[in-house]
Amino acid sequence: MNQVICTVDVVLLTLKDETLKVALLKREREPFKGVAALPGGYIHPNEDMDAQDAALRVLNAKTGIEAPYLEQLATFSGPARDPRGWSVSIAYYALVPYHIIEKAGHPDVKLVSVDRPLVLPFDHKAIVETAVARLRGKSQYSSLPCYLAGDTFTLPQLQRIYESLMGEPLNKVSFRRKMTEMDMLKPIEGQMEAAGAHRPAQLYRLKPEFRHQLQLLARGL
Amino acid sequence: MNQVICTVDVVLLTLKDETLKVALLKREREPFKGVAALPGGYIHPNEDMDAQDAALRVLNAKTGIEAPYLEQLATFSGPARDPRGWSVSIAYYALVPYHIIEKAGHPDVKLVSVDRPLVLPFDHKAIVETAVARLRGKSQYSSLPCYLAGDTFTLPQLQRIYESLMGEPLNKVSFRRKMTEMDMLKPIEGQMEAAGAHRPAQLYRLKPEFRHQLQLLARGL
DNA sequence: TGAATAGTGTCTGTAAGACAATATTCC
DNA sequence: GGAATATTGTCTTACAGACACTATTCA
Repeated sequence: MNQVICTVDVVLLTLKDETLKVALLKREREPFKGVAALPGGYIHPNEDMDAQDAALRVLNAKTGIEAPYLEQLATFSGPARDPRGWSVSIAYYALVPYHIIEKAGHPDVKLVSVDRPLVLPFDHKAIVETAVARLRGKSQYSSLPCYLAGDTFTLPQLQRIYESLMGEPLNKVSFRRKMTEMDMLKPIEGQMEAAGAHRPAQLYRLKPEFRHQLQLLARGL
Repeated sequence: MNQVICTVDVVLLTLKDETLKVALLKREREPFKGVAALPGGYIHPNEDMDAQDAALRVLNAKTGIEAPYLEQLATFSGPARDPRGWSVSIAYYALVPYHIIEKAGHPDVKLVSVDRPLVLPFDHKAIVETAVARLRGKSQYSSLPCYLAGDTFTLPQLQRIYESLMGEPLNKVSFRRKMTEMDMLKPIEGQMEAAGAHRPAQLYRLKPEFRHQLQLLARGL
């Protein structure tokens, strides 16, 4: 009576060489067997406590990545998006520092720049575009980009991450004022040895309470 | 292999007496027959072109309301939210001026203030809270509240709508500056005759291109 | 004319960006 | 010391809120 295919898809995003990339995998099954697509799969009612749980399971199974920042994006549906029939995909996006993907070292994961034209099966192109727009939009007024940085980072590194996402240079003084205002970073005793012959930068870490909780800015950027 | 119940629910919101209200209906069937809940129902793969289409169909069937502002909210899922089994609800929120609900005149629709404690079946309480938070959040930096106003309205009326949603008085000059900056209102020749012994206010209408497209503010409010 | 609300002009304080000075490292 | 980048201080500009003045209606 209600034959709807129910799946989850994950847009795994990372920053490499100042470029935002999405992780694609060659599909192991029909439809579109062998074609690069978003990691996704059926919800397993017997093991998943909810769709987010399913997304985490699918992502871990296909890429080896655990406990990323993961947030629901939107749900895509309709009779034509999947050749198997009327389907629903609850889409999530995950943010991970590049070295985590490298370390997981899954050989089938391909990283592709989101700013090149993508050719993807299903409606995965629209899903990726929605995720990128969401990330870039939220970056303007939240701590979201922090999840693309590693465990520890310097303010100049973090500023370059923000700038890569927004696609424009930011005022250094304003950026630092905002980070101070957000009050979510904790300086670490040691210092960055870093890129050579110049003053090293202070290392910071996200305060624990912001490890999985965004900090928002009242007035943006 | 993939027995997931797939439904849509609609949080229909309106403003009456400066108070945000949600529309509830007595359920006609089990589970929770006779209990007030959000309008919702199964996706009908044979007639619905996507979940939004299903939400519009369900809303119209149960309340008689057509073509409201409707936006996807989030998807709720899990084994326990519906006693029938593992389920997915793709939730939408709709904004309608109160007189539209009044005119539709569906006898079973009850309007309840969202700021009173709600007791609702399923996880409808969480869905309503998510919708209210989304509306209030977006109101701070977008034209979203305009959809709670009628076809034509004055700036003082619109300001009262914004103030009701945000729960705090707004600066009149700033508010008008922002509305001008958004450039989405068109003055109408006639004027408000209005509340009696004082200068009448200019009537405005949303420019057609913003009839279903939000206008965003770079710096909020 | 007085009461009431609409609409506008202007001043002030705050916050964002520009600029530049100082700090610290390695060579 | 010189080069390079981090960090901080300060000035300028833009914008948001406060206040008050004018405008228009009805009684």
